[in-house]
Amino acid sequence: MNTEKPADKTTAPRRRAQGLGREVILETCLKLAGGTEPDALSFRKIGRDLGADPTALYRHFADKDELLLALADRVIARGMEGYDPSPRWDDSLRDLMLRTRASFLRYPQVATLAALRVTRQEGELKFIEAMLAALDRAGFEHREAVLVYRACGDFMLAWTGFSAGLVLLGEKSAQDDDAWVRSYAEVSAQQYPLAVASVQMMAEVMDEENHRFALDLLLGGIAARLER
Amino acid sequence: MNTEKPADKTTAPRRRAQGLGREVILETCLKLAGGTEPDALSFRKIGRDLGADPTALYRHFADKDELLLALADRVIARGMEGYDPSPRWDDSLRDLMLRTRASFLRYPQVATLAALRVTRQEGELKFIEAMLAALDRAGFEHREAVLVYRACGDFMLAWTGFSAGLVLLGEKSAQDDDAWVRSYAEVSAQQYPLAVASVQMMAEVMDEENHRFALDLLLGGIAARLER
DNA sequence: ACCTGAACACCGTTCAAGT
DNA sequence: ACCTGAACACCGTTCAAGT
Repeated sequence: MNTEKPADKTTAPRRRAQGLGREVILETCLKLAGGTEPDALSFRKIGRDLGADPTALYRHFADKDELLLALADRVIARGMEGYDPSPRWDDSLRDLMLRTRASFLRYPQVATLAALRVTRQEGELKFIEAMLAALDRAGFEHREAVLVYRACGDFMLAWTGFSAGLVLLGEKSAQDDDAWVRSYAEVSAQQYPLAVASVQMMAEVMDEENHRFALDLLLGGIAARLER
Repeated sequence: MNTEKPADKTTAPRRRAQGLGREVILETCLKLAGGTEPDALSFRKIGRDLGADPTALYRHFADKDELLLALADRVIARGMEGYDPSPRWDDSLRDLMLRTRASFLRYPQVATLAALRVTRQEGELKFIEAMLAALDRAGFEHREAVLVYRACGDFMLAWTGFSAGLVLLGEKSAQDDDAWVRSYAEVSAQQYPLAVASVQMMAEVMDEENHRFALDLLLGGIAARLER
């Protein structure tokens, strides 16, 4: 029955080396980008994990940039899975921004490298469509909705790139905070009374809560503008 | 008269090569970082401009990180020059955030590399002290002022890093926007009606106006929270 | 005390050569 | 048609050697 398929003799142990394809490459990249290693997505490391020469990637992507855009879109698409619009427009906006952010932060390397690019692919389209639909429901006229969308979208992307950078800094980021508190302790409290008195409290604010606080301030500002 | 000073015979043409010092290095770096070249701040390029071996920098800074923090603080300090608190707390906040952003964007290379770090030096202290003073005048209690400061500070730093990245992308960023419009023209308007109808308008929003719009939304949200 | 220069372990990318 | 591997022009950093 399977004598006509002599294929599976040496396929398993031997690494591919041919039949790579975009799909295998993208999934391998996401696996590598799941950690917090700063240079996890170098062509040499991707190649090693694929069991192929690093330059084999150039047969499937024009350059690293194209690979990154494809990865970023996949990350956005993954974040949109299971999205369900809420009756409240502000809950929808918050949900869309936080789920996309969370998906990017699962792949910090992708976030730092591609958060400021336009992917022009399916995931991005879904995100934008859902954001504009929520703003439409809120009652914004077309141009206003577009402006608010851009503000929200770039707010989320900019801060996500920032946060991903902190994740990739890792230990160094925590050391920064410690050093912050220590060094301000030696600073003139007469010259900088408020800063010196607040440094401990400032350093204790974690990035995620800080982001959500800012997001709520932003959404509050949008609501205030809508009422006007 | 000047026979007792035989120094200026060979000083002019000959590059320093000794007597580097942090001051000369920092100023040279800022000069190099004033353009939009992506890798303007490599040790090799800094060394070339100083007329010294690249590794001579290690006699004055522990590593690239320390150099970057010193540069970032100098950029913040420069942004604070001429700052004059306004009677209105929200005008002060806006002014502080925009002038620091503008200073960073004059040195985009420094902004991308150091916007997420804490410098723990003079410029940062001045900025924080002025921000907290404005929030104090607004009437926020201590802890609330600290939370709002963190939100505003990281909002500005995150977005500034984002914008600096766009500047360094340069031509590619403009191409992204063009390609955005073109590629959405081929997308199903039934599946993504809002996105397709809005892409031209979305792409026409420039980063600087977008940032100011978002900043005003944020400040509006802070004002709304204060009234509550 | 400070600068030099070779060396190390990395990058993305190109191109001629293999199969 | 696709993969390989040497090569090119870069990185930050270390360390022995110079002066």
